[in-house]
Amino acid sequence: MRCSQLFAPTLRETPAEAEVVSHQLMLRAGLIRKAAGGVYSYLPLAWRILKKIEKIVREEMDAKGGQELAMPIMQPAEMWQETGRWNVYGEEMFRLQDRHNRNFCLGPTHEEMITTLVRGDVRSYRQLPLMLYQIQNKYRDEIRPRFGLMRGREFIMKDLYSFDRDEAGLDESYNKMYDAYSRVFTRCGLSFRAVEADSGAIGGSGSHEFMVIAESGEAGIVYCGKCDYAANDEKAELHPICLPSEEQLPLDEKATPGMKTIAEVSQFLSISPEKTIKTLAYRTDTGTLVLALVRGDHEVNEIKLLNKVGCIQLEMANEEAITQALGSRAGYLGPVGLEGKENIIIVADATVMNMNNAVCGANKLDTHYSNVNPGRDFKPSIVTDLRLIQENDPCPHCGAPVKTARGIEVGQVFKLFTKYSTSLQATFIDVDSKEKPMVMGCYGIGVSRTMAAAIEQNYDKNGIIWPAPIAPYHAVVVPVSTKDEIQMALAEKIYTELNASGIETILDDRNERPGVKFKDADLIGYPLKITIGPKAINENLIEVKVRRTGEVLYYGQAEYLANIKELLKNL
RNA sequence: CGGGGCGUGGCUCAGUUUGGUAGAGUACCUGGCUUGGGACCAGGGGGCCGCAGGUUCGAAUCCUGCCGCUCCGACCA
Repeated sequence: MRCSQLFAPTLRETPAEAEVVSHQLMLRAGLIRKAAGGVYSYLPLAWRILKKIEKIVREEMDAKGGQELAMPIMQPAEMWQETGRWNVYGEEMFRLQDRHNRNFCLGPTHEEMITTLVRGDVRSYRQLPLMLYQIQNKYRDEIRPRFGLMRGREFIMKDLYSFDRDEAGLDESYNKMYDAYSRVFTRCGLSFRAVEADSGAIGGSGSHEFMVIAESGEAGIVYCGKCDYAANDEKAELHPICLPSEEQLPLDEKATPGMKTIAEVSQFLSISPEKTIKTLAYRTDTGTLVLALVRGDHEVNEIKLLNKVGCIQLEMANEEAITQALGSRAGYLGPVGLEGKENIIIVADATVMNMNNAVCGANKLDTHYSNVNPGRDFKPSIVTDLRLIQENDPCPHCGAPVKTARGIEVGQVFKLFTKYSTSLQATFIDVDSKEKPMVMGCYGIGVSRTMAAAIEQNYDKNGIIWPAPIAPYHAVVVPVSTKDEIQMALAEKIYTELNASGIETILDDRNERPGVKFKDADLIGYPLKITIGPKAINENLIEVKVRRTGEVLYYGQAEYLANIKELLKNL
């Protein structure tokens, strides 16, 4: 390919709409253009990158026995109604109707479709296990699409589904996929971590997420420096903290005018935040008020709360709801004296139950209680692990202090068990002649998001730095002056030789000043740049600059090919 | 869903307060010159000023509605 022909319109300035680095650089480097909010065209360079990621994914899926197929993007409502997700999925599902007013959706995922497909044609244990996958567009009408390809409404995903006879088989399939995913992201040249995850709305249990480590990551992860524990912070468990017992003092009411936050209250009363109980009010989708209690210096893990309460949605209660239910305002909430109240659930973190003579809101403006003793002064409906893990909290496996990091979720593996096979009657006849539901797993990789994540992890002030395995081209050949026939002849020769030896190379034959071509090369992020200028001509040396390190190397014309091949192995 | 900001040539933005012939930089085209990190000179094309109504002799500018983009928020008490 020649740059003079290439459709890669680079921008000198960053478009105002782009917030995160990957989005900015993809627009500037001429990789993507927006069609609508969260919907993008992939330009030729981006398409090459995506194809490379897909190729790696295919090879690894196939190596584990996966078989590629293609299912419809447009899916009839009926199968979603059978699993109940037509209603559960909510606003996030793109829905449409045909001319007969029949309902369809654009697939946000394909459990229903694949399970319906398989149940029709798999009858015997002899046909199992089965691993089927596809790579195609998915559609989710995100509340707030943002960050370019990181959170789009249309995105490319690889989704594989496994069907097994029993849980032992599922474990095996799951482990194969876990292994395949590790290989995929390693081959893409990414720094990543597999972490234990909550299984979320898809259902099932047993799940890992594959996180590309990056500052801009939306997910918080924790990992242990001592053992191999790593988890999404939504998932990370915590054991209750043991506290010394104290003599229980009588409950006391304290005036705390204007003191709303834990910091204000504890300072005002000259106590440590660890002696306070924080009360957060949430509302479920059914209108129940949930009061979540954690120690003042702790944070609530909303996922844990959601799972415990067992509702579909949970959001912070607004001022009105709080006043109506408790006659109080945020800042002065507490669990005391609420027993027997209709439509209120009190959920306490286990550590709270070990506290003595604590301070909490009195459900009265400008007032707190002191000497509150859980169990004596209030009895929660649920006591559980509710805390959000923080840096230096003890590892749930070995107790060593955990570290925190940010990650971009690029893949997730789930054990679904028989959730979908049961609701969709995907059964088989086992060796014992009994009819059983297939045991399923599902495994996704965000292909377009992986491209974005690769940029978030690999860039500098000049542009993108592609890991060689997913770079659109391995090398760019830049003749300093296109008008210089000797330079051009050499550039053409090098360009041809590189491509002939399997190194994907682009020739920047544009009649531009060298600075322009260098800037574009850096912006687009080819791993290697080969400059053909007076130096190369006069000294007979091939000059190679490594994008990642800035290192400049010179090779004789006889051995440059071998050297470049060697260089690329480590990029 | 709530709130703020923004919509002017492909991109970045000025002009809107105080209504009066639509601008700059960059990008693009032509010619010249130049060629080791986004040069320079000359000439040129390109805009229903987001859309629809309204006020006015006259609207990018004022008013109303809608649409789009973007950020923040959805109360961590």
